[in-house]
Amino acid sequence: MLTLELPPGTALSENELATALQVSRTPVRESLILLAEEGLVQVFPQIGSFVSRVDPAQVADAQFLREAVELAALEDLPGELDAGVVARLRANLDEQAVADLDREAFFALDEAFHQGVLELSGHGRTWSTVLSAKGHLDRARRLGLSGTETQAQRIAEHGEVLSAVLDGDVERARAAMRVHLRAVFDDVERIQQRSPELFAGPSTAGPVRRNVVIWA
Amino acid sequence: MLTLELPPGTALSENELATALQVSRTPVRESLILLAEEGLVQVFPQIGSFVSRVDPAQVADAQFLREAVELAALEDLPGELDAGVVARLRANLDEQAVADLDREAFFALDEAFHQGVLELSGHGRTWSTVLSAKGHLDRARRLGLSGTETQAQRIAEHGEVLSAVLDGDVERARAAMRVHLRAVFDDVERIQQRSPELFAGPSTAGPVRRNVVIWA
DNA sequence: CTTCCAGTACTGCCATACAAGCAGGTGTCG
DNA sequence: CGACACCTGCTTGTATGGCAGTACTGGAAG
Repeated sequence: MLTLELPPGTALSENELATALQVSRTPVRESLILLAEEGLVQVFPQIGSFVSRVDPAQVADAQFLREAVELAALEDLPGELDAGVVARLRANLDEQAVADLDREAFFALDEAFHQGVLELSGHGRTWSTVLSAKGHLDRARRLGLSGTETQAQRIAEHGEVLSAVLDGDVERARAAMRVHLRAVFDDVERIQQRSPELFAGPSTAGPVRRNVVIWA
Repeated sequence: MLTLELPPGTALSENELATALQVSRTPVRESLILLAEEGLVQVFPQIGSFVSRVDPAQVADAQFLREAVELAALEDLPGELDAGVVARLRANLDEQAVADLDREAFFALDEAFHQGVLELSGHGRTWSTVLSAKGHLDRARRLGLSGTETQAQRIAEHGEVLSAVLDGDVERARAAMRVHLRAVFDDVERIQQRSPELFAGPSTAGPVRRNVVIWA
C-alpha cells in the first residue's frame, strides 16, 4: 500500500505520478478513477486531473447523510448490547482521554468510535458507505487543527453518547449524537472561514462521463 | 452509453466483454472496477470476475440506509415547497397511474419520485450516494416481476406520501414513507423465497485489495 | 504596444503486448 | 485402478506505444 498526501488544488499528472511512484500509468489511472468516484479528484478529459478543493455542498451532503444514518441506527439498538463491542468502545474512550493526542490519532479513534456505535445496532457494514461519501467532510476536518480544547469537548460528547447508549436511553443517545455531529459540522465551518483557499466556490463539481457501462 | 444485462453468477471475462463490445480491455476493465466498487461484480485476481449474486445482507444495508436518509429528509422539508418539483412529482404520479406499465418504466418512475421527494428538502444530491449503495436492492427488485396488484399498491403509497408532504404534515409523511419502504423490502424477501438461486449464501463478499492508493 | 495566429508540448484516452498466477485436464507412474 | 505431477489454457495485473484534443507560448502583423 502506497499513500500520497497532497493539498487541494494540486494538479495531478498521470505521468508524473507514475514516475514518482515507480509504476506504470495504468494502476495510477485506475486509482484516479476511484478517487474521482469519491469526488476527491476531478478529471477533465484532455486537460488534466486535480485534487478537488473541498466542496462545501458535498460537506453538507455528507453531514446530512451521516447524521441520518447514525441517528437511525440508534433507534435499532438491541435490548442486549454486544459485550465485545462495548468493551472496545470503552477502551477507545480511554485512549481518547490521553493528554497529548496528535490530530491523526484522534481522528482514527473518532472514526472507530462511530463505527463501533453503528455495529452495536447491527449496521456496522453501512459504515463503509458513509465513509465513501464522507471524503470531503473528513478532509475538511483534517485540514483544520482542532485545538485541544475543542478536542476535549468532542471527547466529552462521545462519552455522553456512550453513556446514554449503555443506559438504554435511545432518545438521550440520539440527542447527544445530534449535538455532537452538529458540533463537528460547526468546526468545519470555522475551518472554512479561516482557510477559504482550500474550499471551492459554488458548484464546481463536474459530471463524470463514462462511455462503456456494463449493467448486471 | 452501452448497457449489458447479465444474470447473477455469470462469469465475466475481460477479453470476452472487450470483443463483444468492440472495444479494448482497458475501458472494460475500468468499468468493472467501478462495478466492483459498488459490489455488483466480484473480481478475483488471476481467477476471474463474476456478476455477484444478490447479497441479502447488502440488500438489508441498502434498505436501512435508504430509509434513514429518506425519512430524515422529510424532517427538513421547507415551509414553502419548490413549485417546479411539486409539479414534476404530480406528473410523475399521473404517469404511474397508466394501466399497463412495464416493470422497467415503473421502476424509472419510482426512482424519479423518490429523488424528487429528496429534492424538496434540498437533499437531492444525496440521492446519488443512496443509489450507489442501492445496487443490490434494485437488482433484487428488478428480478422479481412485481405483479400489477402490488404495483398498484406501491403507487397508492406514493400518493399518500406526496399528499402528506403537500399538507405539510411531516409525521404523516414519515409514517407513509416508512410503510412504503418496508413494503418494498418485503417484496424483495418474497422474491428471495421464490428465486433463491439468484441470491448469495452468507458472507461471500471478499475484500478488494488495491495496490496503489493516492490519498488527497 | 496590442492582438491574433500558429506551432508546440502537454494532457488524458485507448489499444496492444507482456508478465504472473491459478485451475483443470492429461499423462504417467506406483 | 488410483494418485500424483506436469502442462496447457485461461484469468487478471502491469507496462508501453500511439492517438486525439486542449492550453500555452512565441512570433508576426496591425
